[in-house]
Amino acid sequence: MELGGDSVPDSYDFTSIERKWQDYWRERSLFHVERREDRPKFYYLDMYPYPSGELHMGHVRNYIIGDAFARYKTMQGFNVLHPMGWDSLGLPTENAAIKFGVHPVQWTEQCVGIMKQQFDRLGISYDWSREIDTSDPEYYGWTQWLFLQLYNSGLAYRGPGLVNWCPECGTVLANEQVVGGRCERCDTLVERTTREQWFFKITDYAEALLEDLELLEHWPERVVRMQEHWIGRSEGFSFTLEIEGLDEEMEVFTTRIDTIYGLTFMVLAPEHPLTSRLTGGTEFEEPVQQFCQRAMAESVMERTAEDTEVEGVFTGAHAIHPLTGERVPIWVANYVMMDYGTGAIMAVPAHDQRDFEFARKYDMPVVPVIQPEGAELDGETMTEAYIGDGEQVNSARFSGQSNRAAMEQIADHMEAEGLGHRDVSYRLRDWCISRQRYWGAPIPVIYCDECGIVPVPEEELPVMLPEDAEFTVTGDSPLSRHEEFMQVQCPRCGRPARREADTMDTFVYSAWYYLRYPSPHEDEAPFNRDDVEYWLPVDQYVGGIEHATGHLMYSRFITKVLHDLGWVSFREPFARLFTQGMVYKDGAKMSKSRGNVVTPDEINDEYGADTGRLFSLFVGPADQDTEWSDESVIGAHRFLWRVWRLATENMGAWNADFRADLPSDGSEEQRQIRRKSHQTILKVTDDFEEMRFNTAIAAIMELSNDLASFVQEMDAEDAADRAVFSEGLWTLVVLLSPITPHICDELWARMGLEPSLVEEQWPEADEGLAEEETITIVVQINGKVRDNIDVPAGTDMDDVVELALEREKVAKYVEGKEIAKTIKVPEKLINLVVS
RNA sequence: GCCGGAGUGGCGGAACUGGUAGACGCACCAGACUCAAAAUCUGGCGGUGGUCAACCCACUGUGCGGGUUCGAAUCCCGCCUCCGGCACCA
Repeated sequence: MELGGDSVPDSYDFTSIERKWQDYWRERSLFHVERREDRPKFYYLDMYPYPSGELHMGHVRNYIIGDAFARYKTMQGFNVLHPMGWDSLGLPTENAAIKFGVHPVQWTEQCVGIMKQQFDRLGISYDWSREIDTSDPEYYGWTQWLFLQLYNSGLAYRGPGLVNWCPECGTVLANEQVVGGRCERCDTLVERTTREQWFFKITDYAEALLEDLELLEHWPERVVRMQEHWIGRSEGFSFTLEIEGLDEEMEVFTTRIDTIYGLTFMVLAPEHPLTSRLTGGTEFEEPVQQFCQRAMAESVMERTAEDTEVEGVFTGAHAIHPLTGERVPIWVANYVMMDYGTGAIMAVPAHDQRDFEFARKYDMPVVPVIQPEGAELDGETMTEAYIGDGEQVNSARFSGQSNRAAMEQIADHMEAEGLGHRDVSYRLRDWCISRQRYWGAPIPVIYCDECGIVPVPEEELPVMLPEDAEFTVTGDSPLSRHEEFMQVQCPRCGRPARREADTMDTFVYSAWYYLRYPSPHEDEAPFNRDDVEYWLPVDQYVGGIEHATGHLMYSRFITKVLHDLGWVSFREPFARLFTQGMVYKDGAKMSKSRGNVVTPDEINDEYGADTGRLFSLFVGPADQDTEWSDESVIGAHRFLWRVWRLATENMGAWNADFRADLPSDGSEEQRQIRRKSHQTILKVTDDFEEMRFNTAIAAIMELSNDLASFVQEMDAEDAADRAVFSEGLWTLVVLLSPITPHICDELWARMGLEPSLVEEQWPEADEGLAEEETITIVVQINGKVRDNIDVPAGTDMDDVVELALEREKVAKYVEGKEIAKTIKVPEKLINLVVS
């Protein structure tokens, strides 16, 4: 089917109408906002995209959600900031540029051009005067400034660390960029390696990030839970053990200090530095080294796969139990991870399943120190570890009480003896921000042989990314081969020095972009503080769930840092968060690589932008995934055409001054249609507030259907009928306008109203008129619906019971029986319990 | 394993704090219009049955099994399936 704009008569001329209104809005700068004190502010933010040039209806959905909401808030009288920008600097863009054989600068320019046009054709109400582009030196210079603030506060450091290495992308990745052991961008298995990198000390904020989750009342529960898990706080005890015959100690963390008397061996992670120090020069050196190398060579996937068996090797060394003084063997095993806790554990096989399996495999003693109620554990015969609570046994003077109490006492005792301390461990790792890639902001530091690491002075920012660098992927920083870039004078001593060749990760730029929109052209500071204080926090943030533990965590972190440095007054950047669902087609997520995309341009050409907008919001709840359906698109279009005809074919009955002619009482039909109009305002307002666009649209469709029926019956000469119809049509067009703004503005103009609906006030319902006059009361007998009775609103329920008993249907069931109980729910139902 | 979420007609989905299950839309069926088709308009549409022409009536029905209640898609207990997140986390 083809409905190509003006070429086919079977629709309205959406092509020229949409262009006309887009021009109208742009020419009058209707979406431009400035600070103003006469209206409450509302900062609506969509997560900005990276310019891929592949905008499809899946992406479009969240921009439509945002646009409908922003337009609604504007009509409600808010001063709405609704900006858009480009996450153009970083790996995604660079990879795309390499793939298509162009320079990232060109690629960005090209894609931004295309996407901006697509947004405009969709009629999205962005304030383009605030557009930001992270690859603009203006922007990334301030990102470098941000780096320096962290560096100067001790929150950015360079150091060796166990990092994720993507061999395909030739760079390290943050933990948050590894999904299921694979690179989130190219799906390659990630390797673990130790490399010098730049880190942001997000772990310093672990507690604050966790605690402040409580402030995020309007965030989806699951995102809060995901962050909680990601931070992974656990309370326990840290202590050190001496190593027999060596001037070394090992530190461990445990959540079960109550089980310390059941400690029968120690285990190190294969990456643990002690492994070589313990075995150096001994007969164990070779087997241990072999084991460690083999374990470390395994990818994250292999190492942690469910069916991977616990495996290890003895180091020949022994540690001294801090409480009993016993010698316990030290092993190395694959089931201990270097990046959690201390990379070493105390093994209590009786009360930890992995330790248990390990002990059985290598024939080590299992000593129960907690006895479950009603059972007697025997280390020789038990078949699995007991991890529950019980009575403390075999634990010197701590025996004979509950293990919970013993846990506290043992901790007290060890703290008093200076053997260790209560501690908290987090799963969260420091944020690795350096990348061995070209397309990013150079990390603003200089290496001087004399002075060491020297930060670039703020006044020398931005450190420009040279456009003429070779940026092929080799596994080390492309900038290191650009001599002109690398050679620099040390800002401190003036001697020749070299620049840092690594660039910053994409997520650093997006961790603060929401602070830039309020003053996008500020050149004295990253942002104008008054503007930020006026607009922030973001009142409503919308984006994909995939950013739950990455971007959203980083942004919260950066905001907290800026708060602590005195740059902003708030601790959380996003007051409300909404995660929109994805669009699937043929059972798979829409994506160009799968070849199942529908582009907004196709829809615009065939049905018009309003149809695409309406469909995107009508398919289902906005926070749920949904399946693309060509049929439903046609359905959406049909509805718009019906609205078009309802309005244009009944212009004779339209009266712009309808309010003067509205009947104070009116006929049954008139009252009914007025009630529907006002009910629809209430329903749609309510739904918009909670972003339930699908049900809002259903309500508008009902109003439209009722109006269409009314039109059949009405007298086009009768002033009251005309007024009632006009009120309904007026309501319909206003309520629909945030969703399908072009057709609505066109109808609005044809109805002789002005200016654009963009500047119209959101309607307020007359609650009195919305109230039902007649209420249907359901009559149940023993909980089964047997009849229903229409009564005037406010009828006493006792009277309803009387009425019900007179009904034939009811009598049939009640006859000859006794009414044991009568349930009366006002305005709703009665239930006669008979026996 | 732990943590979130979901399971309702042929399909997408409605159903406020327990109160007529299936709004709205798609698909489908019938009718009107048409030479015909498309489009449009009108009506029907969970299942089974009652002599169903019709109105009508009965039973049954929200993943499964129990329970609470006058009354359960909704609350409780126990399961199953699917989706998402985390995971040898010490």
